Amino acid sequence: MAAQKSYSLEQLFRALADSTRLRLLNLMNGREVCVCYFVEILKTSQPKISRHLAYLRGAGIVAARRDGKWMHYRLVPSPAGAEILEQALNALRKDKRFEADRDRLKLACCRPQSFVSLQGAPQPVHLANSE
Amino acid sequence: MAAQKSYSLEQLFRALADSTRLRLLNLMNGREVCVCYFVEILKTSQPKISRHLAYLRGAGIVAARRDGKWMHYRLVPSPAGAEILEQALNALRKDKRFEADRDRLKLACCRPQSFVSLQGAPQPVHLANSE
DNA sequence: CAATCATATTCGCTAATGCGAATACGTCGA
DNA sequence: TCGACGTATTCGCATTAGCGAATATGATTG
Repeated sequence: MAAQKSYSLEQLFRALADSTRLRLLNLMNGREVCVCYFVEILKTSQPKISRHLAYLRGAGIVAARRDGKWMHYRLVPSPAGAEILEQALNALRKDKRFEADRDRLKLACCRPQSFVSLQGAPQPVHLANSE
Repeated sequence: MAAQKSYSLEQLFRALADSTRLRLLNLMNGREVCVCYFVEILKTSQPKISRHLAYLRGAGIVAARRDGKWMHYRLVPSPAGAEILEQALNALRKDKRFEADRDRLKLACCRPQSFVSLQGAPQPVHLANSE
């Protein structure tokens, strides 16, 4: 698994052709985020989140880091086809349909204590090299 | 059919997530092209070409023009989400896997008489506003 | 080492997608 | 008006994708 041979444009677009994955990428833009935050923000089942993260990982778009029992996901710094991906992330940033997710994430970061599922969870952390 | 409601990014990426459609868009970049040229250049069955063109038309990415028994397809000047689409076309232009198609198209335009299926067919024509 | 927590994977199932083959449609020339 | 031609659509099928439910894995805590 996690094949990703000659990195085709087609593969990249296929990875982007799902709203859940777009929402995940949108939240990962500039941050390293714990899975539990995705579950909370997207209000989606944990297996579903996990499967889509595995998909993005297999496509070489994101990378995972284990931290005890928590898993953190971040965008891979500069995969092949980075230009289109960068543009896509930019488009997400401008899109109102994804703005709400970012707002909710910001809120959850400010007041994690008001989210039952986030007690003791590691907060998202900004990444230095956002490129 | 040809719905295309609020034009989502997801829909755009879905339209780009197929190699045949990418090849078609690559050939239409800057030109208006007759269906018979697609069939010749891509060496693919005519129904398959036609179906993918219908898909792109339904997604609002390309438009068709009838000219007698011939149908010409071109990129829609400025659909929503145009920036990502522009970037995608740019990426196609740089990609070697799609270069061969453009070369074959150029060859077919120079010497249409050497392609049996293109006898009497209207040649692709460059578009003024390539944006 | 057992229980618990966070996350990942597997298992059917359903829906969507892409395809070749056949056929329909629209236009033109004889 | 009848073929012939270019293109579009339909049909049936095989493959794939996405999902919820259940279960497995890996790490922490008592």
